[in-house]
Amino acid sequence: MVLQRLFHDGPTSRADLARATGLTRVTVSDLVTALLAEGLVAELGPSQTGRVGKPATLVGLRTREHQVLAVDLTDDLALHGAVLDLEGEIVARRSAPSAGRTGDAAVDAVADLCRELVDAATRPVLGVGVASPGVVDEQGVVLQAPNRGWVDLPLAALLNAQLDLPVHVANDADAACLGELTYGGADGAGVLVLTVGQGVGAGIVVDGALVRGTGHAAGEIGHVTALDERDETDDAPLGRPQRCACGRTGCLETVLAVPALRRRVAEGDADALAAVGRRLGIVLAPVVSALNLAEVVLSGPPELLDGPLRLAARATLRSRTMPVISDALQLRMTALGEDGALRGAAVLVLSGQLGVT
Amino acid sequence: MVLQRLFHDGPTSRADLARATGLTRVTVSDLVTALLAEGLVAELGPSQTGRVGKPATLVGLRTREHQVLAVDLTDDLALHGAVLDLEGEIVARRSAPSAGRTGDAAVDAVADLCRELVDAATRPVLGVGVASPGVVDEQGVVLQAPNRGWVDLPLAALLNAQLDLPVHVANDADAACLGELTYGGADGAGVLVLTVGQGVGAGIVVDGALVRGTGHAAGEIGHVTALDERDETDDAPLGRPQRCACGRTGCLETVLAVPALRRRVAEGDADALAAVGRRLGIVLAPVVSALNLAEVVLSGPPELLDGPLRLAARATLRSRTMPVISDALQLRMTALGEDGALRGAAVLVLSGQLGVT
DNA sequence: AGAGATTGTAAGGATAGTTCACTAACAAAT
DNA sequence: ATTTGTTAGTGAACTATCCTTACAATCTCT
Repeated sequence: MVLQRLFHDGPTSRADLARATGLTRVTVSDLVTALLAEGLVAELGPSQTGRVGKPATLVGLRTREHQVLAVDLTDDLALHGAVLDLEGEIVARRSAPSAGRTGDAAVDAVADLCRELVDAATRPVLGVGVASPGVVDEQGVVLQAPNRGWVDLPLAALLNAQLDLPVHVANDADAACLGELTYGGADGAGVLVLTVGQGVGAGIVVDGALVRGTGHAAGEIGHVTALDERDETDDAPLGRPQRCACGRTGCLETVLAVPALRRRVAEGDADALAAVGRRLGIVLAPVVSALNLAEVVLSGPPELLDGPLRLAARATLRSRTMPVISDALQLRMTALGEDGALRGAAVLVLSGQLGVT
Repeated sequence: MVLQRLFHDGPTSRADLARATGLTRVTVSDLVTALLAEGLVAELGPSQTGRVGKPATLVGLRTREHQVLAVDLTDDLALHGAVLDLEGEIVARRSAPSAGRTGDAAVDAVADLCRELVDAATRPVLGVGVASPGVVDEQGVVLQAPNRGWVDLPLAALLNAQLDLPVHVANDADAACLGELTYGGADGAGVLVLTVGQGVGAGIVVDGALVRGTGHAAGEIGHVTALDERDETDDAPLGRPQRCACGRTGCLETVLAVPALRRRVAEGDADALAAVGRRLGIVLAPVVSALNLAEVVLSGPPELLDGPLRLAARATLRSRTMPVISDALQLRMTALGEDGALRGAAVLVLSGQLGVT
């Protein structure tokens, strides 16, 4: 709790920490003493507020003195990694080609990249966070990741054994959602982060906690039907529903994934982006209503998403939900650009090692 | 934890409790001793399993020796209350007319009904649970309940002051969901209970916890648009989208609420129920996918819901979600009949007073 | 009959919080 | 210059909630 406050509120006095956490000043003093000994926090001198009473000594998290490794496996062609400090600032980047490497070879490629990152780190490393596509459970076991050929692979345990560092693994959309929560200023009461890339995924946080679902497959919203046969006459710009890689027809992914969007833009189809936005709004309206979300955040190429598509989606969401719901809702682009999953992977470590979210 | 195990698994030995909770036998012994002194549990003699070692003495929750009061405010015309034992069995029922009583008068009516229930109880009463329509926060403050004219009314605190008993208040659909979870055998990993009556509401439990949402308005799914203008040609049986009480048009409630369903049945519209089911499936598909739900439970008149409507909804859900999602999903009627909210209100007390869920 | 397993309890200890009482350091009023 | 009231931080003693260790009681199996 103390680290959590220090992380979010910046330097704080022990007395203020006590008020914020509900613990007593005594307990907070003890905890801070322990954290000082660990080197995680430092005293920063007296606060300058000219109030009555003894001036407080500020205590601050040493965010620049510790680092975290993050790896993003979303891209099929390359592994992307970075070293970040606890502020979420990227200190160094490393990449490695990964085309064709699957199974155990892919695990080794990730481990190699991590070793490069360890060398690139300039401060003590708290741990490693990995954002992977596919279905990942709480223990960091990748239950399914078709593009890497992983099934029931204990990725966190394997990397931990190779690197001798704490390793945390999560789904890439879930990581992006955590990143948005911690570094993008999203509202923990209810956020859905929609990642639009080769595929479409979503990470959802409700009441402060990530939604996992029965089979750890929550957020798999890319394969909901978004386009019916009957729509071909109605939403003309979108044409006939397309066959999806999943074998079904008219999935959200067939109109919203980046390749589909690029094709339409290349074909000069001006209204298509707005039409996709309307479809997205129709799909999201029930989710937003059911969960009373505060925010829906879009993550992906802004030239495709942040325009007619987003505006149409927002208008559709407003018109298809009741005011109590839509008034509480914001639909915006991610504040983290392309690094959402990477920053989220770093948050996995902060959360796992320091209890900071 | 000990009460939780005893509640769900029935009589258990101290040693088995220790294994189930992860506590030591010593700690469990101490806790059981305290619970025995409180009268909440009782020793039931030695277990009859002929294994090696000293025979275990079974300890059981005294579920018939304690009672709980539950009040359901869903019905506009009458207040319905009951006394239940901890098994969820209804021991006595009481009702009171409430037509026209709003504001403070409505609160007094509820308190009067509770006093009747106190008199009807034959065992010590642990507390009072209230299921109310409208938006209710965690503290039992009714933020909005249009039909009673309540705004920011601290119902739990008011009743507690009048009755001198612990009082817990929750939204009626949320209560129905908790009831289904505890007494209906629903899967805590992900359930949505859809209550169909004068209006349409939903209670959602994900990863074991009730979803509340930003403005405590989660589950307000009755006013999502389910019928567009363009649908008038497509889903002919439903006709043109109707104006809704909320001021918008084509809300799910305009086709799925009980009055709308009865009208269609009375008009002899054979295909209408299936058409409504299809609309429901379309609305639920994104929610089910996003949350990877294990169950969707329908609560309401079975003669309307448990037939073509449910089957069509199930088929539509299957066809519009990917197999990973739909294979994990079950769509069924409630196991609790009309008493879902009432049993759920009782669960509020068990949860609040004993920590049992 | 003895060995081994299992249940439940007694005694004592570790941990993480609390309350109470104190000193230190300041602002504002006298 | 002094007093008063407020706030910050710490030491000591206490409490709740776990734990470990040790042991008696009672069973099955050989």
